[in-house]
Amino acid sequence: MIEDAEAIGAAVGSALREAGYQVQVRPDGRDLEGDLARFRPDLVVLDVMLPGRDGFMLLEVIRRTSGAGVVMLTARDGVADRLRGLDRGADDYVVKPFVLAELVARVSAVLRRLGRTPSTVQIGDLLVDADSAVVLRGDVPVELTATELRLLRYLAAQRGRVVGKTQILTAVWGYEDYDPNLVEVHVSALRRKLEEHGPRLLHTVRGLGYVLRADET
Amino acid sequence: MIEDAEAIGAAVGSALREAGYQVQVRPDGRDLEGDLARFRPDLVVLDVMLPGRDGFMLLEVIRRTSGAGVVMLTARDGVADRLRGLDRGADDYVVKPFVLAELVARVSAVLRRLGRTPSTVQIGDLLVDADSAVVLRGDVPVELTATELRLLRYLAAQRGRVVGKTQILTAVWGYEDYDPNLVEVHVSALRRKLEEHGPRLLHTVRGLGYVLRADET
DNA sequence: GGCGGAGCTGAGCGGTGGCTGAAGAGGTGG
DNA sequence: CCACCTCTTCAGCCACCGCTCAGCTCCGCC
Repeated sequence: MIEDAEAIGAAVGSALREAGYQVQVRPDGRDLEGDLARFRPDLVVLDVMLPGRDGFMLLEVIRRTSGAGVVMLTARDGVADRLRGLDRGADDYVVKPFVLAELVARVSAVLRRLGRTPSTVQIGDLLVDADSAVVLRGDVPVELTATELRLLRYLAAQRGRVVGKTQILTAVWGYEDYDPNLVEVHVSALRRKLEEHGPRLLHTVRGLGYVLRADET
Repeated sequence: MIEDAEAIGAAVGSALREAGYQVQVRPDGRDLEGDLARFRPDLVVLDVMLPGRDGFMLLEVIRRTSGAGVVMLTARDGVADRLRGLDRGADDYVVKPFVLAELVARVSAVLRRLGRTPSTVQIGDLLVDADSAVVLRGDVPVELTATELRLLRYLAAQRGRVVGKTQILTAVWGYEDYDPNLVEVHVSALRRKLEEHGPRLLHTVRGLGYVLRADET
């Protein structure tokens, strides 16, 4: 990620890491070529407004020298920017200010589109397909609402790892400081649907949060 | 696609992506062999005028080392180029300047001709033929308007994948930011005609969009 | 064994996403 | 120039979903 505003860079960086990605943040594109060669990224998140070479110039460099996907960050009303970016081959764009969850979603959408990420995740006998929005428990399709699906996707991306309610709140809802009961309610609903046809997958870790894990004792 | 004019490369790239293809754009054929090995493309769109090796040289390389189809872009309206290209085995050519839709059409025509894409898509008992614009539900022909057909084609190309209304708006109408109700109205009309003689195929995924899918698992 | 905090869940409500009939605008062919 | 057809807009309706709340259970600790 190339972003000069330190707060944004840090926030996005940790959000993406939480989603399971490896992230490098740079404040400018000074050594973009070197970084591309060193890290061979699958995708670059690019701020438009940057000191030195701006986002569009960097976009050209990336397109010339690597097969990486590009997601651009543009200012709110910069329709011109946005078109310009897409025109020149950005794979997607996000308008500032944005919810972290949205950025993460777009990043993984682009990666998926580029074929860098398998679109389906499997946990035990649970199958989650991001493209078709289909969730299967064994062979039984599970009907989920949009929020439940977002929650499940996040937990699936973090599978095996304990995630706190606060963490879930920011990743799935974009809320910074909120009532954890919101998570509890949706976890409850999710469990009812997921565990109707099989053993528990979504475990509570008291005091810490939740884990999605298949227990094959 | 190999095209040194960046604007054209980007425009064609996104047009093809919207048509459902996965696209890589390169400004020259420097590492053509490597790219062929890496991406194993079904088809290469090749500009004739290129820095370094020109289109005809690259055409020979492609023909020697891969089974990919080739569509050539010729700037000159010179019949000579065109014949030369076809002579040496290009599958089709497009003369600059061209309309994006035409290039897309020719690309899919070539792919179809090469057997890389079924010209007809089948979803359950629904048959959509892209060439003849014939739509059959079982054995019953379905009469669609132009817009409905464009919408159905897009959904058929993306079948099994959930597509958002915004996505549909840009892909089918070319609108960037518009009233989703437009999509809803046409989906409604399409459903009335499609599902007159059979079960639901065009499903709503609340909060996410629509999917074209035959329901048996 | 009792107490407190963490977590669970059923019920209810307000908002909104989605559907559709109707009417107007625009275009095309006769 | 008229008639018809398609596309789009609009508004009303419905269902469902997401959130809040309150009371409950469960668990750990003293």
